Amino acid sequence: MSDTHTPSSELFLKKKEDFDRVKREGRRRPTSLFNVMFCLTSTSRTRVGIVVGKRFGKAVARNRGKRIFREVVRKTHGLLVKGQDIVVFPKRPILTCNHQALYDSWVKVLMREGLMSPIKPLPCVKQP
RNA sequence: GGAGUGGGUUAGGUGAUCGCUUGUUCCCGUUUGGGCCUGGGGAUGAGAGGAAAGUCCGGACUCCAAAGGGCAGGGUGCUGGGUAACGCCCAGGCGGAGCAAUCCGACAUGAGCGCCACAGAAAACAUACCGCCGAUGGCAGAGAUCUUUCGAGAGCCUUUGCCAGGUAAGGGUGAAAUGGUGGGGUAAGAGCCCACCGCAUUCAUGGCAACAUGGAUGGCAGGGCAAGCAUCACCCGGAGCAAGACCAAAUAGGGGAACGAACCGAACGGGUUUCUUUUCAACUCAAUGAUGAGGCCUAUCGAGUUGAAGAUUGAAAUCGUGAUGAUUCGGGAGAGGUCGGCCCGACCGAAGUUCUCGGGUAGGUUGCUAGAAGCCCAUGGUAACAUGGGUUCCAGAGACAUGAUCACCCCCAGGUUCCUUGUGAGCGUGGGACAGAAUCCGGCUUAUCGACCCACUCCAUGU
RNA sequence: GUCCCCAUCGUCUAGUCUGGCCUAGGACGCCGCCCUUUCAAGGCGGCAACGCGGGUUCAAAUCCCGCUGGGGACG
Repeated sequence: MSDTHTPSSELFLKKKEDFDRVKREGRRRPTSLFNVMFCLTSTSRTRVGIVVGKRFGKAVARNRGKRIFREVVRKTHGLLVKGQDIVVFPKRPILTCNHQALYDSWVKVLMREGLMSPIKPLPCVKQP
């Protein structure tokens, strides 16, 4: 897929105002592993922000939570509908649950909200 | 072999796939005119810690005017050394714990002030509750003695009670009570005297010193608390990379300059029509069109038709004449506001336009990692460490980079099967700590599954 | 990241500087009893706390050190 060569610097939300806007105007969907909020944007791109607060744990745990989610977002970014800003709030159990379960849960929530094109198994996991 | 003490090293490994940050280097470039930002792909190299943590100390670095002296305030506190510096480290002394290796210790101060609840006689400068004594002195009683005028008297004797008084041994209180043990001594006692121990002063010897050892003298000098105030010695100016330096939009505001009002003088000069030309809008050709991975700015495309608005620093023709004008140049003064009933007077002194200056926000760049650096060797030193030589280059972010999945091996638990029943093999399960650089170093403290190495101590056994 | 501050019953607080009558006081709340026909108000009584671990001291909520948990300032 040659059209997925989005620079990674524009794949994630960076500015504080963007986060605040999503938190203020977005809609919220909780699951047992994470909460997600999203809203429309003026641009044509879709960006994802990950918010891990201090209550999540110490620095190692916070970094790990963000890495796990970045991985998931990278693998699914080509499937996302354009023109959305999405903010994810991971929860504690993410550190112990397995990768496949998280991936399924993520896809399921986004599909139900119509944020993801309905196709495809995992791009990289499990090729025997 | 077991138990233990001190120190050091390490922080699961290998491979595959998909990804992240960054250095070097090579290639790729489009098109509607121009420009900007982020580029894309390949090769190759690097990419968290012993504590990166807590922010408890100490420095480097930067700014604050100089960072020198003093005060205030703070810190440290046996001695000597190491160091850029330290509250750290090394060596030694003293005290304490342990059979020992070894470990622990804010471990300076005969001045002054303050505090020491309750209990106790008394809590810090002296005193005396119970008790003991009552030698000495006084009073009273009894006995004996002597004198006798037989009423009594005397005081040298013995004894009892009370008092003056002596005492700090014993009791009791308390966390703490005016050296301890033994003997002499005494009315009872007491360093009152003696011996040993402790203590103080002083001298000698050893040691750089803390201090140790020995002698002499004194005859108990005097409680605890300075992590209470204080004293003494030494150290510390304050803030911190969000320090600081540079570039610098938009908006508001600030400083400066010019023009600018009335009036005077001079100059210029207006309308209509046609053409030319500029701008805008709509429509047509021509299209939710035009790119290179994305984003942005600007010009638009490029010709025609129609309409509107301008231009005389475009042209021509014609009408017209000194009215008009937000025109230009020169002179010129102060329009306006406040105080004030008004004048005089005093004070302030501009809207607007153009230009410009500096501060500075967003944002960007830098500080930003070659260092009191690591490793090896030699020399000096008991050691901490120092000096010299060689060699290596090893993260640098700003929503914050090391991850995910799989396979095999290693370690640890407990499950099950097999047999050759044990330091056995196989199978599948779960787990592999504490923890993530953010200006950089030296320490300390705290967290931590284990593995390995070195030195030493004690016990047991063998030779 | 750098620099600061705080911690006492369920809640808000006093006491901490200057250690001891602290067995930690007060208010609101909770529980029980009295009063009242009943409820409220009122009266009486009770329960309930020094964040944790060391040290100094005869003695620590208080002084010193180290942790833990909250909160704040700086762009």
